[in-house]
Amino acid sequence: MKSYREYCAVAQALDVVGERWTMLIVRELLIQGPCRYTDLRNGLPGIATNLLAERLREMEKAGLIRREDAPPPVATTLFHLTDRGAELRPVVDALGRWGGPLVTRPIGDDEFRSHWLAMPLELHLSDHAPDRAPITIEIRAGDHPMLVETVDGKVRARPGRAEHPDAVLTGTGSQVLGLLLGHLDLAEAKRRGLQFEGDSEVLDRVRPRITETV
Amino acid sequence: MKSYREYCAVAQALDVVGERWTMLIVRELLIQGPCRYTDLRNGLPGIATNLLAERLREMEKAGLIRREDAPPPVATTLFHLTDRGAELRPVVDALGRWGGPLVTRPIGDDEFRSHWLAMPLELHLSDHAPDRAPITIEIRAGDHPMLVETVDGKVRARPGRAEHPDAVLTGTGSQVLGLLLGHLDLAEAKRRGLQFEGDSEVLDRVRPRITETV
DNA sequence: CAGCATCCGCTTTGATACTG
DNA sequence: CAGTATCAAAGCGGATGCTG
Repeated sequence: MKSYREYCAVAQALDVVGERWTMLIVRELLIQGPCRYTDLRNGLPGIATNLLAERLREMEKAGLIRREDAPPPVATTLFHLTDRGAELRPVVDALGRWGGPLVTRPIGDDEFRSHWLAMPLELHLSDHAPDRAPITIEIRAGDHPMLVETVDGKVRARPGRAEHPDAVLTGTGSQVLGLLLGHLDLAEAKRRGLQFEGDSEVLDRVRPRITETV
Repeated sequence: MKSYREYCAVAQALDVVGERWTMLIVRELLIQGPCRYTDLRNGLPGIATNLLAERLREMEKAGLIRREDAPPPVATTLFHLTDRGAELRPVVDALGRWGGPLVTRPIGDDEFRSHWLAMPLELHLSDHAPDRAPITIEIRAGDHPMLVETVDGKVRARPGRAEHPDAVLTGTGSQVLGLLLGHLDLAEAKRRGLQFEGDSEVLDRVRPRITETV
């Protein structure tokens, strides 16, 4: 991208991360950790493969990412965020908070990847009863199951299945988000097609308290 | 800009504010308040006039700004941020923090407008002696003079001159920023060409304490 | 002057095909 | 798996002109 050539921190930040796709590549690496090229392409539906390659080169030169050859048996290149790249988290978080109200509507024909849930869930949920036994919620939406776990007063989300989850949510991304972020109560979410099994009390334990305008 | 078509708050935020110039228009309106078309164009050196007009239309449709006919004697159109638009401040702040380290180098041939100083100064400075009499620093850098004032434990910057400022800084944008953000001590800043008049103790009163990595 | 619209050359993007 | 090559279409920057 052409530089703005302004002596202003905001403009110079945008010179580095303002180009199309760049912040979304950062998002992918923040959520998923080190990724293969193919993982990135799957997490960025619609990106042209030449553009992904080009952005990765630019981001490496800008010091945002580092490319590392994984040792066997993986034996492939992994793209890592550098420390400087990881410092973009506040920017991604701020964008995610601001964009929150835009994803309260149903999902339409937008693309969806289940790992994208990790960001809003970790941003808006927390464990209101950190002294009780930790809980696990399994989410089945999108391309692969996700686990939501309480740890240390916070909520962590990661891909995976649980042996004995306290609850299982099955539905679309917007149904799951609507229920967990508190826009929909359980009855309404079910009416819209969400399946819920398990202990409904876990919801009140993690959902945002003062209905933040999410 | 073409939509990413992803069901993700970050991507949908970028669908609205990710296009070239948009965040910088928000920056201008956050710093300057309601602006005329001409004010915006002056604060965005390098923007093509057709692009500014197009962005303003898009931003109005997206609910970020509102256009209002100022009453006489001004009698011109003023572009305001809506509440929703003003909620982008955390995004701009996060970008400004991340970009901070990029503007520690000298100014080179980048464009500079003195009102851009307001953002880093209000972001990084604060009044460490809020119980003492408020102070005023006048800054002469760039296109017009700025005032830095302590109020309520915080620091406010705005265009203007002071009758009896506690200090006057004259130099380039990078010299002024270097001194006030604490990368340069007074001696070093002077050696680089900054002129300082007044009480040098005001510096320690407002400069960041634990030299944050700005 | 303030607030645009038009035109034109150039760059960036997106879609697809192909390769070590 | 991890890219490169190609090409049409869209977006951008600069210059200029128009209207109240």
